[in-house]
Amino acid sequence: MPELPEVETVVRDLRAARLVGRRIVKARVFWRKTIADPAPTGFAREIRGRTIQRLARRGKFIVAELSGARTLLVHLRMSGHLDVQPAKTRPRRHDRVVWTLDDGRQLHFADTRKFGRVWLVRNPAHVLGELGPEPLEISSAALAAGLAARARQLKPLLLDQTFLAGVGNIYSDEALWAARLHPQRRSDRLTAAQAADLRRAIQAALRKGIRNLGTTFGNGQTHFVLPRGERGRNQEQLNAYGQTGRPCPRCGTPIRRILVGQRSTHLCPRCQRQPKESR
DNA sequence: AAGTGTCCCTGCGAGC
DNA sequence: TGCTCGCAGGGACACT
Repeated sequence: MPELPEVETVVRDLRAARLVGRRIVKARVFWRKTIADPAPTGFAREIRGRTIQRLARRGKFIVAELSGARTLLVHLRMSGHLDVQPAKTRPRRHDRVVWTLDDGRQLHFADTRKFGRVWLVRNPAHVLGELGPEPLEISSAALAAGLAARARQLKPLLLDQTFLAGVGNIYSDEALWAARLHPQRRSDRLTAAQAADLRRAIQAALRKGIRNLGTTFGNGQTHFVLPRGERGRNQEQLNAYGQTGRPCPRCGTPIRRILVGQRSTHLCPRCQRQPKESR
């Protein structure tokens, strides 16, 4: 499941593939619902001839600035995958959109579960405008103020993209574990020190994910794999996420899995105590 | 305002 | 082996 570190890794990989400066000569859409905006026919027509000028990331969105004041936005959601293929590669089973570049190479958007979305817009704020701050850039004061301004359970709040842009299920569990905070603690009841701990933990978890080239589960068919087909290695270093029943690396208590806001959540019941006043 | 439930999708693992 | 079934999950949306 691509979150901030995985998307950052994809963007860096695409930059390394030297897509910037290439012109898009053709777009083929194999699954219409993948194109969120505009309509699929207009999408193919409007993107043709535009040059990729810059590749960036905002939250979990991949942002490609194109010539002629257009922006291509890609959200991988659950199973989306971008990779660069040689000229004349035939579309594969799960390809939803394929762009052909002026050097013949193709950019493939494959997406097994079809949750991923692609936009071609004049104004990216139309899509990105509601996103909260970048977690790697937010100040301690801003995060503390944001936590205090809401009365939410920590875990759903961290997953709320209008609160912080880019944190998902894996890294929120890892951050809460590192900060020793129960996922259902109320956001407005943290001490200043706990808020500062949480910020450090979020940033450390994300930076570690980026260093490890992301978290890869499964075979890449349903889970994250780098554009060049490599696997990340963060899954080998997780402390809480997916570790149900295994000993907490800090205290040895078995990691427990609970549901919070319909999302599976992993925690150490001893390190991450739920204070009475929070529920 | 915060929380819950439903939907979108498909592959996979469990159970039979 | 081959079947059915339930789960996984980011985000949009309706509803309480």
